[in-house]
Amino acid sequence: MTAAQPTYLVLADQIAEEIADWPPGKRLASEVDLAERYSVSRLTARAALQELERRYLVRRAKGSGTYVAERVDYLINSRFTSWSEMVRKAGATPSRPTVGVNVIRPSEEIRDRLRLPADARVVELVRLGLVNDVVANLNRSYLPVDLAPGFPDLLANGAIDLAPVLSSIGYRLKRLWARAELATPDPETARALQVEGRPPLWLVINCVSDATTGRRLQLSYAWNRPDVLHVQFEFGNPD
Amino acid sequence: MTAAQPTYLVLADQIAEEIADWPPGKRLASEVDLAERYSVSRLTARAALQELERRYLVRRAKGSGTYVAERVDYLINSRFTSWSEMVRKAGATPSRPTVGVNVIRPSEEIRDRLRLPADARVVELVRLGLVNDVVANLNRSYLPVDLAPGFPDLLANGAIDLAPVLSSIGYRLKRLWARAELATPDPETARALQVEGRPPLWLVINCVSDATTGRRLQLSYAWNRPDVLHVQFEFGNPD
DNA sequence: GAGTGGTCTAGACCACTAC
DNA sequence: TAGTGGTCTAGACCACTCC
Repeated sequence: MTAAQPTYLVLADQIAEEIADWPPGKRLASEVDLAERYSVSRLTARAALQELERRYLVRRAKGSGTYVAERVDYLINSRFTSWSEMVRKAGATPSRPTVGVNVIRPSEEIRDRLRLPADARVVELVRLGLVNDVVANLNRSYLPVDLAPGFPDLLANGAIDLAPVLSSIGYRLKRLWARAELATPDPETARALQVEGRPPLWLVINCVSDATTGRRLQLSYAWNRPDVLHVQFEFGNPD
Repeated sequence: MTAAQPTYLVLADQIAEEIADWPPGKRLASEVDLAERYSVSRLTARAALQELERRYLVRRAKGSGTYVAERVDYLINSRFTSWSEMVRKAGATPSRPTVGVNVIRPSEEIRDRLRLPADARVVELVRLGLVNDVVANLNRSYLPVDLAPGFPDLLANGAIDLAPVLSSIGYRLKRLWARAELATPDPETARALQVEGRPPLWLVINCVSDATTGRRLQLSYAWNRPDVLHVQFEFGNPD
């Protein structure tokens, strides 16, 4: 009746069941140990662990071990949520190091979406998003340079989140448009997010406006690791 | 400077470049051929092809070969689009076989979302979605039995799409609420979608109402294969 | 230095597809 | 029947982490 399952999938299911109620971060037995315990080759034990990694149930660290995954819910809807707010709400510890701040000439797409004239300049703000010191997000944001007097300086002063900066200037943030898809990252992005190869990642493109005036404030391209962030995209009211 | 790449990733990039402008469906060289051509073991050639499969660039068929992937864009936004409409728009051939029609007692979640009384019954409609004869979607829809006189019979009469049936009754369909996430399918769903193991699939939960009266018409749970469907989730106006 | 996951080899058998 | 991808073995070396 039931199709015969390959050994490594049976083993994966067994291990999955065993670790189901383990706390996040707990270390699993090593490949060699599992191979011995279940009388299979190391490669078969390894394939089982890789299957669990594919299901986002475990995280594997070179030279260290295999650990029960800690995943954070990331709900994207019409309400704008900052990185630190989102991570904290999930009970984890966020950090948001800035990788670079530059004033550049925007691409045509950025100019169109932000409603900027041909000669406009924008601030490019590149930040990483970390969950419990694990890299999970790479965000490239583009903002008009003239949002407020001395605006780029505010950013350079080590602001942790963008939302408070914009709020302090007097804007009320609103998600105007967003698009999410599973995409293959370019090699540079894959390196920044410390993923091997170029596995599919969430790409979320996001346009934020001021709720009062409708002015477009920010366009951002965010790459997210699905093994760390459980991204959910929602619209309408669930009520 | 650049970190040393493992052989199989270098090989994957080489092959990716080579097949970049190949037509969808074209067959690649076999694992053994590739191993010989690049002087690596079969397992290394295999790992390279698996990496390309992970990137959704190729499709692999047991006993047959490895083929350039044909992927269909599936844009989910506030406008309701039927399966066949969506697939046809992408230039592919849809089909939508019905796997089962039952009248059942709904779960509490279904009752809540459809605003049904405790004693209500719903029609459960299970359908597959195929793109060019490849299974890509499994849809479980739940509809109040009393949408119209003789409504369940209309379904049983081999209707291809649900939208025309509901439209012919006089409803104007509107996507009221939707949520999409990457999730691990239960074994039954994985089997129905013919995927090995239980790789992450798109789960789209969807509530459709009548635009005129606001009546809730349908709640559906759709599992989608990301290797066949390039799902994009959008809200707001891109304009 | 011991242990871990990452890569790679050579070889084998199997189930499946296509002819 | 020949060729393909899927699975599995035993063994090896490496880079990395942790102590």
